[in-house]
Amino acid sequence: MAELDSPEEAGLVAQWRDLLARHARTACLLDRELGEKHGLGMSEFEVLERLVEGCESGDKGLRVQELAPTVHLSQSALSRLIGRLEKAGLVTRAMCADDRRGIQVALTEEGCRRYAEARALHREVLSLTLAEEP
Amino acid sequence: MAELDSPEEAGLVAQWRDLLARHARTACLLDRELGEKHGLGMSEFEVLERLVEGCESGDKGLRVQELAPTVHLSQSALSRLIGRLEKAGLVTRAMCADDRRGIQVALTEEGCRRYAEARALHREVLSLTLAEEP
DNA sequence: AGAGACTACATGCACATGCATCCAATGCAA
DNA sequence: TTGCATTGGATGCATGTGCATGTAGTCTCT
Repeated sequence: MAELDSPEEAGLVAQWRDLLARHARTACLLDRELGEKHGLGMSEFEVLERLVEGCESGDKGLRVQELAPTVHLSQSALSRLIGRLEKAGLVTRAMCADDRRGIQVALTEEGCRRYAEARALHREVLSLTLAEEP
Repeated sequence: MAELDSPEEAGLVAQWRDLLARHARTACLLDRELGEKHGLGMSEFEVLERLVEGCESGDKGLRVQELAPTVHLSQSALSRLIGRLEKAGLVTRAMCADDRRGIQVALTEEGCRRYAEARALHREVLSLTLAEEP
């Protein structure tokens, strides 16, 4: 009926299925745990983490377009996500001085704290779910 | 400010980010390509593929609950996905004879054909996106 | 047989996402 | 300068997803 996969293709498919399984396990558990215990989604946490990393060098915050490529979200999804974080008081949005189209996103004290609180759980989930083989 | 990650934690995070990047790249491209050229989403294709694999042994189709664990979707999402496939004429839903709560999902001719048509592209995308390192 | 617990799947609802589009600010050319 | 294309980000809309629940069929215990 259908042609069979070549060995290379079969390897790719196996690799892809493993990736899908790991991703689903991890993302699902992260979302559930972070959501229940810290009121954060996986992507929200990811964005906070980039902001923390960005803050360590210059403290001005990051531009939305600097964030975008690192979080695998569409520009619109990122915009709304930042909106949610802002409403929750975890980040601030400010106009860029040098380019007034741009938006500087910066962590608030509260945002920094929430990230720090959630981080251990995040690492714990990773060590749980990335270790398993299936 | 925030404590640093231990080396093991840093490794996990790096592994997780790599996984996220690969997943996003691959899933996004698969969805776009399969969608544009074959009218299928990534998950739709995945379900068709399981049905093809299931058909090769016994030709009765698979029960929804046999499909569920293999596609990383909630039961409700899978139910609706099957509904879409059915509406598109790619699968049929039939009551199980032995347990009338259960549903047998079986490929139609058309479903088999669409899967066969899409398969090469699927493999091609995998070989493109899973190979890159970043 | 009958009652109640359980299972398999469907569905109402809320929500996050992507695409297309819109608006404002910038840059570039004449 | 004015005019036009481009860019950064926000928003309307359609869609796919998960959770909670509904409904029908099955199982168990008495």
